[in-house]
Amino acid sequence: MQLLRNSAAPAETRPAKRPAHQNVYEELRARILFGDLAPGQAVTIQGLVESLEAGMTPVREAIRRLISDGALSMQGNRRVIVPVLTEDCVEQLDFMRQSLEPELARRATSHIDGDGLSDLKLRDDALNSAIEQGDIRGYLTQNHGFHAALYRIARAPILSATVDRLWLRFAPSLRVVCGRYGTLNLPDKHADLIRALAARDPEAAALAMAEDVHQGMLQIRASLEDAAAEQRFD
Amino acid sequence: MQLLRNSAAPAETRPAKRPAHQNVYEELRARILFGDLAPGQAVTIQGLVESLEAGMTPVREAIRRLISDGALSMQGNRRVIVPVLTEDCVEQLDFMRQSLEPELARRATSHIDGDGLSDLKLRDDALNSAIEQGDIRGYLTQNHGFHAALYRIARAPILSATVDRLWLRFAPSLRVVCGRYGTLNLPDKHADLIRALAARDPEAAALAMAEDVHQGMLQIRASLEDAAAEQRFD
DNA sequence: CACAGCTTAATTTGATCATATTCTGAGGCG
DNA sequence: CGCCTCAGAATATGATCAAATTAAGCTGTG
Repeated sequence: MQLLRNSAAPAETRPAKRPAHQNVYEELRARILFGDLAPGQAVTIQGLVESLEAGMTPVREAIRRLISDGALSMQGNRRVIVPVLTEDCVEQLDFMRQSLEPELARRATSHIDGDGLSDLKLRDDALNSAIEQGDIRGYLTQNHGFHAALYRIARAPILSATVDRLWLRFAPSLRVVCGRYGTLNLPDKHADLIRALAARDPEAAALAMAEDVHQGMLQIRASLEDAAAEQRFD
Repeated sequence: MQLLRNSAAPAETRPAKRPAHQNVYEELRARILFGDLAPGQAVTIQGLVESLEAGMTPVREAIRRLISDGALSMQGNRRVIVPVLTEDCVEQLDFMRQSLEPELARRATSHIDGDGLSDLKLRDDALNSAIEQGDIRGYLTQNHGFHAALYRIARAPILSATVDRLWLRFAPSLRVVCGRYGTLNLPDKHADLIRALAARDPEAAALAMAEDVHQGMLQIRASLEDAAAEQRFD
């Protein structure tokens, strides 16, 4: 590998290195994960071309990827929307999260170290202050960040990738839940989880994770039922 | 494969209805699932443009989707290959299949009817004759077809989609297994599975599925170890 | 004189864009 | 009321640009 020939090229701009479709994908993914796009909302290619100031090809590729992730869905015609969860969907997502995430917690206990532990503590603190301030976007960001950090520690890339895709499916609905009931009464099993990790107790970690997941999915279900009830007053 | 027509053909065949990227995706997906692409093999855009006689954009989109599926992986540079499984990967895939597929079998018992049952029986017969004839591609096709049919019966689209993606990850290695040891000593728990479905016994179905999955993943693991052992004789 | 290591040229492949084509949905007209 | 036309959005193509791998060339040394 030879480097910096720099005959005429001023080494200057570093960030030009990454492909545009990757940036578009990550930005769009973040928008979905952190509640900027509501369930049912239409997503058009040209709209994204403008709002992201990107070309059409990268946007198309990012959208395909997200459709494959289940984060977007294509209607029979060629319209693309953020999917609306049915009760069936939530039930399946719940089952899968219950099956996979406790295992990630279990595996994380085998690999956790001081750095990882303090990282998680920091994230949990940030999460709690977001909750106290009623900062919905902050809550969503930090909550996902906490889980993502934990998954990284578990060193199970395929498992983590699978679970991450599930988050993309329910995240928009999670945003709706917070908009409905605020962030105040959000349960938090993260403290239990951190304690279990510190004690290197895999089963306690798995249990705490299972409870955390269960609570989250319960809220989404409840919100869905409330929405259905309101629907009847049309 | 039909070709060399389209240039001067009139309105020609009907299938103009489907978008090209969809066709490319399905064709490429089939190639991966049924062993036409070996683990580690490079996949180039331009190569596919030629071999599929498609444009560049549809091919790019299909590749993005398959990367998101985990069926292809992008190297640090921008080359794309069929991923090579490590033992770690197989272990994670095994865990996930064990967690999810028995549940699909369980759910299928609630929805199975006469038509579904006879469809599965037909598929199992086709599978067995492929095994007897040592027809590797037929085995891979029918084996996947059997499972896919079962998942459809389970009526759990998100769960099925997730499991389907796992298949894309281990299918290339499954092809290697068959090339190594032939199809003769492939275990077959499908008969048990069909019996359990006919009896509407969810736990028996889940057990048969768990055993089927276990056997398959065991073979991949063994093949991987053998390959590693051979590696040392370089 | 042959060879190793490094630089440079050439080719291959991926990324992006501008543009043409096709399709969908809606509104006007018979 | 249904058919037809039209605008807008998505799909697909091929050209162009950039990056990276590979091949070739050069120079200095043993």
